[in-house]
Amino acid sequence: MPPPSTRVQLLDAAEHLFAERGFRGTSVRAITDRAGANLAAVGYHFGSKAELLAAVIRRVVEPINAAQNAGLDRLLARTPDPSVTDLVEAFAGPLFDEMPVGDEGGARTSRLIVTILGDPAEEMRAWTGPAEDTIRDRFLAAFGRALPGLSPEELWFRVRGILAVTAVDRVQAYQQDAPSGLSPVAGDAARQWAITFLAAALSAPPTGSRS
Amino acid sequence: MPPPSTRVQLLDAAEHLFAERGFRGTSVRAITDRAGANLAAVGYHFGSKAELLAAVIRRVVEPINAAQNAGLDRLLARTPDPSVTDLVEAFAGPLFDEMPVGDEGGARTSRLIVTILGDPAEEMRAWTGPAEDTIRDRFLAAFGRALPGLSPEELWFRVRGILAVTAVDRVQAYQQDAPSGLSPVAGDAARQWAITFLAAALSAPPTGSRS
DNA sequence: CCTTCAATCATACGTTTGTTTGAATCGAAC
DNA sequence: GTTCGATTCAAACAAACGTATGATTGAAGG
Repeated sequence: MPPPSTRVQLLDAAEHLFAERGFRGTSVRAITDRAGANLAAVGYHFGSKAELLAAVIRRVVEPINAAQNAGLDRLLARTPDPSVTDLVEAFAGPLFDEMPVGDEGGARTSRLIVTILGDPAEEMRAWTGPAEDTIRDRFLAAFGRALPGLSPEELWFRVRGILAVTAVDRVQAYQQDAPSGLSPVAGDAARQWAITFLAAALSAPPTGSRS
Repeated sequence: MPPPSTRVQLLDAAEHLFAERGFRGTSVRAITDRAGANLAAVGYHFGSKAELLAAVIRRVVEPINAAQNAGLDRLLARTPDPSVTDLVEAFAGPLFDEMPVGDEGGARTSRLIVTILGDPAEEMRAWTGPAEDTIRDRFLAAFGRALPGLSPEELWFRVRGILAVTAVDRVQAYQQDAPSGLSPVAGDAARQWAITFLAAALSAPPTGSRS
């Protein structure tokens, strides 16, 4: 059952437009026009605009989830207690690597992710499945072993920081005006900076502890 | 010219609704209904929905900007080269402290900020003035002195990380499902965690350096 | 009492929105 | 050559949208 071309062209068009203008800022007509399809195609293939969004998100998130899981598997096969830096690399790396080709440094996809995470609308959080929870729990457990003495709450705070930094920073890097004289960041440079930044942040001593 | 009550009630209502549903997800009618005002009141007092948004943002951002500037002044009056932790505190602290009362730990206002930062729409970036650039440049310079050896690009990356962590983390803390068994973060605990997290992250050795 | 002016009001306009409908089209199976 | 299921199509739908208009209010000033 090879998916008919119209289906993936709708997904491609929607992914571009949702990233560029947000969910509410993108009309079904704009999507079908860009895809060269009929207006009713969205209803036929996906049921509604919201379900089209869910399909778009799933297509973007699935390879990231898979790479995060595989990376953690690889790490745990080598040693039961990986270092913080290795864990950060396994978690944040796919957020840079698993981006569709043609997406300038992942900026467009990152913007899509931020649009999703930041949008308060209900439709935006309907896509999460058990896969996300599993990955989160696995990494939380591994980080917990690597960072003893950290309360579960503060650990959770720090792990959330990883997503915040990787996603938001890339978006801002491309859309917000940088100080004059700064060239736009190269994709792989940002990747290294993020790992450095986050490994140090995760490794900070627990907040309560005295120097 | 004490502002007539309708004006501030529109600002209050719009601030709530923009944070909860985003700019495009909030209708002018919803704002005027919540404010107990007439539909035409937005056009009369602000000109358009977009200008109302700008007014809302300015009202939220101005005390934050002022506190950041004042904090940096206080720091520089004491020593010409403040520590990284002090700078982080001066920059990130107001993002926690300068939140309107009644806003649960600043979650609503943070969500508004993220909604603004993440929204690709043009209207969302029309409000920035010279004040934001000035603060950014002042802190960049101070961080640059405290962190010699860091390239301007990586420094800029790290400073942007401050905003990403403080804003996004708080939003996620309240809207995303936490792992079971974790109680919601207390406001001032998150503040300390963020400072710890960010001070360590900012202080990381430059990415290029060995061991 | 009359004017003045800022504020509020009900109402309407023209678009654009997401979704639905029923007919048309197409290739493959029989 | 006909039937059939899967697509695509033009068209229409009601609802919601931002904005503009002109009348109405109500207190202040002369």
